[in-house]
Amino acid sequence: MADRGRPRRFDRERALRAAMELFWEHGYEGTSISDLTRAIGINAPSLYAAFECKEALFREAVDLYLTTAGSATDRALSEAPTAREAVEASLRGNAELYATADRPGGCMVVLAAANYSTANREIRDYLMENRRKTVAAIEDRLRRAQSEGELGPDVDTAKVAAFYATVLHGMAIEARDGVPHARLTSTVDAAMDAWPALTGVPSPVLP
Amino acid sequence: MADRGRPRRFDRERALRAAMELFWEHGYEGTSISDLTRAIGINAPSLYAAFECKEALFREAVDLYLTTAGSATDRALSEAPTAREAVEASLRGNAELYATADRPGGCMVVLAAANYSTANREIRDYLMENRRKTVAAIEDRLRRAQSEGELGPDVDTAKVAAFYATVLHGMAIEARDGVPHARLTSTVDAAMDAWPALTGVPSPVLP
DNA sequence: TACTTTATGTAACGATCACTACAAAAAGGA
DNA sequence: TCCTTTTTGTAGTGATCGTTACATAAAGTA
Repeated sequence: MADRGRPRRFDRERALRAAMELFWEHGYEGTSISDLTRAIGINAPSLYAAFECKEALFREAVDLYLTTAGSATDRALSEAPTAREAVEASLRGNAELYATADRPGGCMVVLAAANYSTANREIRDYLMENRRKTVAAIEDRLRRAQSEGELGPDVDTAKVAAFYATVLHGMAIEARDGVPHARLTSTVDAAMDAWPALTGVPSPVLP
Repeated sequence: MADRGRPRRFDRERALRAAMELFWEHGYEGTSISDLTRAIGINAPSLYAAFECKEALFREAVDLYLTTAGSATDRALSEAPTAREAVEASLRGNAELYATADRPGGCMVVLAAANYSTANREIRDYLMENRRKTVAAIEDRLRRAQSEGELGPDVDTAKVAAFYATVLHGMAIEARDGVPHARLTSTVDAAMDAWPALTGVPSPVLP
């Protein structure tokens, strides 16, 4: 029962990418169905047949964001050999993502539902849950560093994770305001300057 | 020609405060005229007679925010005796504001127009301009500290200002996500830990 | 009291919102 | 060829958006 019936005339993946970029730039409520159908080049019934409803399309677009553009954070946290490098790579990766010219500035998860009418609270909560996951992922990486001996047992991992998550989320606002990539990078430098005081581990000496 | 005609039956200042709180919590597009008239307890024509249109009411509500709740930043920057105390007091004052229970969480200027449909770009730009003014005010305070000898002439004031503004704006997101005041305070502690490395001025020893 | 001025409540305006009923069109299967 | 299945475009649904026309009410002024 796979390929019966009239074939779809548009590329579902391309349509989803277009939806992601519109939601990314204008947010959930700032993007209308007619904005979406115009950008994709289809009519409303085709969109509804492929994606069910606006909210389902938005959630799918967020999931696409998290597995493509927005995947830098999780990748950096899991792959870098030390917690310090993991946090720094995560910040730098997002600075890159937020300020790349061919994309909407800032972070979709931070910006796409900062406004919310009461009717769309669930949309906001979905993104908020993802922001909390980021904080938790940073803290998990710090705890792992404690168990591996990189960080001492007295380091307040929740405090450190909250601080770097705040910088990360703040950078999303700055990028949306047009702050250039070089300035975001210098903010990462500044945030990493706090690392020794936060962890008791001095910065490595540059060669 | 002051008090001719039928007198107004509602308190314009109270109405403006109610509008500020609604816009603060739900944003510009997330707050409808009927939300406003319901909260104030008047009908649409009364609102339009008193405030002209939705956009004018929003701008007036933002101005009220900046001169009341949101005035902590400018006050701290101008009144504190040193740049370090000014920046720290600014962060702590906003942590207080953002996480006070009887108010919407987070910062109106950061959150009220993060989403924007193309029709409301001017609203977003108005708030963005205010965010930039905050960065500029921090940098001005740092430059003053340079001229007064608190900071050396080689301190990168733009970099330091951008960093602390990023923390400030990030804290608005965290507060909206329900992060408690104590956690925001610890993030301020962490941000101030970077001060010596950023300025070359060691932290004062606590008594 | 008559007149002017301003605010009020009712009741709508056209536009847009998310969403869909419906019939024609385009494919595979029998 | 006929039937089933799915997509398509047209044209709408009722609801809500920001905004306003209009008649009436309530005040000061003459």
